[in-house]
Amino acid sequence: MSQTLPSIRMGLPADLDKTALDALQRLKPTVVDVGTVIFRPGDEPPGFLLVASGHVGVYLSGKGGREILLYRVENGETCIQTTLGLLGSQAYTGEAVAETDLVAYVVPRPVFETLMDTSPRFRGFVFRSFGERLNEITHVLEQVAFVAVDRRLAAALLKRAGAAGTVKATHQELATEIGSAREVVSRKLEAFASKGLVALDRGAVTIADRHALGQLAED
Amino acid sequence: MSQTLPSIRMGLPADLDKTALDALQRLKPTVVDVGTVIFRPGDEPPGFLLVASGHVGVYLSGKGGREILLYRVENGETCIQTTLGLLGSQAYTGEAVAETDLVAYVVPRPVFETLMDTSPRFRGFVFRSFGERLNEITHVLEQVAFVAVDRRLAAALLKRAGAAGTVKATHQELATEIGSAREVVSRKLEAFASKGLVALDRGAVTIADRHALGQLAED
DNA sequence: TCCGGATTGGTGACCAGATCACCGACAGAG
DNA sequence: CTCTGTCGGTGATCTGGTCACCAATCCGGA
Repeated sequence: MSQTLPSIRMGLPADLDKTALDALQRLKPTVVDVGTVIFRPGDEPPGFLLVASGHVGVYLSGKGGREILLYRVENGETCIQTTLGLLGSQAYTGEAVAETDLVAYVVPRPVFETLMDTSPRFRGFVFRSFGERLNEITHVLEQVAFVAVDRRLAAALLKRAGAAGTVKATHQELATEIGSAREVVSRKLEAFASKGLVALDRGAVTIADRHALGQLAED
Repeated sequence: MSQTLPSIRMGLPADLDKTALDALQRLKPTVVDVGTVIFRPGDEPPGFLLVASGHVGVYLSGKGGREILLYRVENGETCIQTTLGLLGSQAYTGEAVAETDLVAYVVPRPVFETLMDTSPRFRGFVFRSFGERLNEITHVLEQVAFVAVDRRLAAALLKRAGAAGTVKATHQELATEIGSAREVVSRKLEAFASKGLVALDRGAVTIADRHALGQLAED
């Protein structure tokens, strides 16, 4: 039992109060395999979902199988789509997929409601999460509505690369991430490659000119 | 003073508790002229904004002057962009414009915080608003990313027409509402007109075949 | 080791929509 | 009645999404 505490602590913001920590410590972690669909549009929420390790992708899907990434839920974050349901409003609009193996805590509705009423810190946490998601989705909308595909692609590559020099992703995955189509991503990548910005391999893109990509992504 | 109460009541959900009503009754209404820009991206929030009458449009704007409607704030609703700021997270991403003359209540930060801590009903109201906005923005994203312009246009026309047979709006306004460009809207409207779905006048579109427009908007 | 299906990526043709650069028509102010 | 700003129309062009393929590669099983 004493093992549970630190792992939860790790996953939650440090400033939670005892009320919240006590309640959360009583929950047992759920393990979810990579690839599992956690919820689909229209599902009833099982409870408030807290991700302790791994990450979840939340996607919006339209006709023709096209999908677009809304946001990712990482360690210590919550999927506010579940919160929405718990608050009595609407059904999910997105689809959540475990993109790695996960450890997560499912906070049952009554516990969630009690915490919301009794723990100001927990409330703050939930609110902040809400705000962040709202901003993220607004940002996606802004990108899709106003920003050209090559900029978005360059930005996505740099973001996914991080410190590493290579991004392991198929063209389809990249397309979904920026809300475009595979063919378009293939062609843009080819264009990048011909300008020496990247090198292409099956299932991987290697960043060759970080600076130039950065230039492209901004401005 | 006794006049203030009913007008606030009108604007707020009926299920607020005394704590909240008392606090809100003490605020004096602010009058805002049509066309006023209530906030811009990057502004500091003046407080929690509650619209008692009239409506506010919240827009996202990209380069080249293109804009897209995120959502409208009507009677008794709150502009959650201000809430975001109050919760300490981020600055605005949208721009809010008074689309009619308004009566609004500005809830100062300390009052807002007290209410959040002491009134479960108020909390519920704020949360519900949050959820609704999140859904609205997600819906806009879905439309922009996946739905063809003529469907969106048909839907927008029917929505704005309501019971009336005529929509008073310029092509530019309609374009902004559906996140497209004026020229495109002009051409689509012309196409609608040539099929007998609408009749066009300067600054107005008259619905001629409601049923056919409805068909177009769905499916 | 070889085969066969599944994944991944490449390509051309086409279409919808955004952008640009105009111009004409109309309304309202003076 | 004229001037000016708003509103709408139009063609050319470009980007990006869609469709219909096919080729290359990978992987699991026989």
